[in-house]
Amino acid sequence: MKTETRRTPPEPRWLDDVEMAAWRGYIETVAALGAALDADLAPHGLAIGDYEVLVRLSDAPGHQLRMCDLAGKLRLSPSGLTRRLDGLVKGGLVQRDPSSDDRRVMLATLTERGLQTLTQAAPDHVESVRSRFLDQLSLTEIEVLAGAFNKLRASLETGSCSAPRDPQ
Amino acid sequence: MKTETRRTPPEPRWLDDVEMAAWRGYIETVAALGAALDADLAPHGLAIGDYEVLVRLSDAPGHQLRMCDLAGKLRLSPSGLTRRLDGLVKGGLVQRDPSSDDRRVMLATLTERGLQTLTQAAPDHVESVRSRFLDQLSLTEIEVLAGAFNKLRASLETGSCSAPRDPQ
DNA sequence: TGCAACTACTTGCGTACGCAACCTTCGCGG
DNA sequence: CCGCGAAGGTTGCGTACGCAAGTAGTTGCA
Repeated sequence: MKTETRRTPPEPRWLDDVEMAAWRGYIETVAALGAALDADLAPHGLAIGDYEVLVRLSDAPGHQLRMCDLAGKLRLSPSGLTRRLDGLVKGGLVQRDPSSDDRRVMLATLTERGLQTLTQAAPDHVESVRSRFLDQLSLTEIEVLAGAFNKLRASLETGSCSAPRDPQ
Repeated sequence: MKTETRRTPPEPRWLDDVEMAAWRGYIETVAALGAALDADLAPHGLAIGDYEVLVRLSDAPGHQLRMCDLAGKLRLSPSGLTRRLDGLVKGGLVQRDPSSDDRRVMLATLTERGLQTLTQAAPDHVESVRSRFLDQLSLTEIEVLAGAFNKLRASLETGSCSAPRDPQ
């Protein structure tokens, strides 16, 4: 749309130049960055989504999490997580264990092989994040970004399942 | 792709707290923000992707663009764009016109109805972007974000089709 | 104790998208 | 002109995911 302020019923406060730069920049950077990170991780046979699953599990006590909690952390729907795990289980990186506490619950558990894969991939991924993201920015910018994302995230907070708020 | 460092990795430079905050914040904000904007736009019967198509067309001379150029601007694959247009064409918001210059080319053209839909949706969308994004941040933050995204985008530049670099 | 309501997960179905294969058309060297 | 490679677009196929419905198990409440 043109940044034209013509007659429009209510009150469309169009974006000024800086706002537009921030917004368009956001939109386009997100797409490009996601694609680049995915490509960087491909040699390890993992998609970003897979990697995120492994990270969350490796962070968890006993290297395992309830499906529901994991879905919350990953912002995936239950069915989405089920099927993502299908792939990881088939690859032997994760296994499903029924919970003894609550027999409705399935625990996703990182296998030895999964941990090994993650351990191999993590340094490369971190390096990828650095080269694509952090290295391009000054310390000040990184600090401002961290603060800004924190604000944005807080204002978008929803919450699902019975997942306890995820720290960090 | 990346510097090969395997086998007794020479100290992967892990992320410190600020870096991690920026990165995790980015990851989680992107997901939440995208979902929120999509939801805000749903009442107009448009997905964000549809909206983006309409915006690009409305910006173009004659309200039309070659498929290939449009795909470049939207970072969509040719087939992805074909099918997204299918939906918009079926909805009467866009029409396909064969180019008279080059008979390989299809021109996507914004219809009167498409322009009308965009005109109705745009103020709401802008308001959505404001309330979810810009209003949460200070002017300084917005400026820093704009600059940061600009740097990131520049370092990720690829280019596709014969699309001329898209300004702004 | 018994049943209704809720929770955790899975499955069926629909959508969005990328890749590869496939036409058509263009442009170029002979 | 012919042939050939390249470019623009569409279609077939596979993957990822969300929603709604279904199943199994649990909890609350009388």
